[in-house]
Amino acid sequence: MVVTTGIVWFRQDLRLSDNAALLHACNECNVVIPLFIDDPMDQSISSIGGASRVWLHRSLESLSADLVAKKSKLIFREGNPLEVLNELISETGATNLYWNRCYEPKVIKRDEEIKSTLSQQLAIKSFTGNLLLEPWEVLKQDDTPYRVFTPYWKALVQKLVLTAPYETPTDFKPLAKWPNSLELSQLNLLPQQPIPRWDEAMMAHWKVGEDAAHDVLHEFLEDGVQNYKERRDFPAIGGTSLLSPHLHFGEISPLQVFHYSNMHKAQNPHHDHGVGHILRQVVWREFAYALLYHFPQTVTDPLFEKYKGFEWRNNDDELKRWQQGNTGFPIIDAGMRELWQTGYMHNRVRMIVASFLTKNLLIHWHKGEEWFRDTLVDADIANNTMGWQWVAGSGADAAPYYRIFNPVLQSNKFDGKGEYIRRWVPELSKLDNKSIHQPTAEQAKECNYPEAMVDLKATRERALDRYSQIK
DNA sequence: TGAAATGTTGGGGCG
DNA sequence: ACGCCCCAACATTTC
Repeated sequence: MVVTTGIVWFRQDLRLSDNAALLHACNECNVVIPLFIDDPMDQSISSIGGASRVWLHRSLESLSADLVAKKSKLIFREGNPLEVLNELISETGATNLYWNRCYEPKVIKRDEEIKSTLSQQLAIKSFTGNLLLEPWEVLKQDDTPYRVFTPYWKALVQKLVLTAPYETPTDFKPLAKWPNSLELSQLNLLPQQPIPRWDEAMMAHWKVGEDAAHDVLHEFLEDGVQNYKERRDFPAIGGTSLLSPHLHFGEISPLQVFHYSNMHKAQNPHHDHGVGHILRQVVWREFAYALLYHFPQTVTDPLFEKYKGFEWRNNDDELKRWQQGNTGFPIIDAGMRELWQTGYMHNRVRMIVASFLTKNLLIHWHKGEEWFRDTLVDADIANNTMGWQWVAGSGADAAPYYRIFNPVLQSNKFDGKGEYIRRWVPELSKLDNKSIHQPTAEQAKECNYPEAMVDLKATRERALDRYSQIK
């Protein structure tokens, strides 16, 4: 009998259920080797920063335990993926290699090289695992990609054939003798020094892994989805799904989110209003990936060329005040401090802080994108790129340049009682609900809180002036 | 998935 | 009762 040995290369699909690559390997091979590779030269699988690496560590820990429970084992290796794969193939005589596709431009390039190099030696099979549909499957009539969300959404919904997610394999085809593996801790995903370990305080806010991802979804469907559309704009209440980091690492798939959401809708036909809106948000993620695939240059360059020569001010001191949450605008500082402490920021507040950075401070969106990429546990090149270009006005379906958020008005509107501000900027707790959105210089001093760093009206006009020049 | 300026309307106070 | 003014509330337009 011919022995087939399959390697399943886990990347952004850290789950056992609805995992096409894993299931195919388990069905087709006599033995299956689950593998994770950390490439320190590349900052791992997705150019991620410190907060995401901590999440990745926990997620791998969880996946590894889940595999052990199935009598399998996750092999950890470190280095250039092509070299690592080559080594493992010659050690094990692997005949098949399986993965679910990733879409970051440099990862596509890397995977293509691996495919063309190794396909001499073994069969390589790649699958759709992290998206509902491949980016090249959703195109306009003229075969060019969408740049506007609503028509994209309609086209996707029409095209999507909802199949049930793949089952978890029943037999993981373990080896009698496993190849060598590093310890997870040897991948150095956790911050090394200094003490105290900031990651522990941050991760106290989260549960990680495939089971946790499903718990989050089901809890959201039970309790949160009803008034999602109304509630999701208010940062003080937990109105958002909190699925983003789980989706980023593939602890749960977008197809699973669709499947279980629709199932919930079918079982609760009278309170189904939120489901469509959460699915719409999942498709925004899909749209971001499609944009990244079709316009890979947008990771660094504006989608619309006329923004290319835009003159940013890029003041480093001002950037630092924004990063540290010391702008003197309570809603902004609350958001930036929530981010620093939890690795997350409410979506409404992300828009407010981003508008402030790019429009009021005229600091390049790259600087904000870099900071988000380093500090968010859900940092994701596709979402991050689309979001920042959207705010800066240079991207797909973007906010017009004159759409400048006023942080004080937004704060009044979406955190009227100042609950969110009091949570993250406790030194302002004693101010009344009216003045907490915009303390006077005197109140700020009493609270030991910074004075507003800019004049909103003047900086708004400066931005309008500069933006209007590039029409 | 704005905000501010400008325009319009209508109720109520008042001479 | 009437006209006039004020201004809040809402609508429209401009940035």
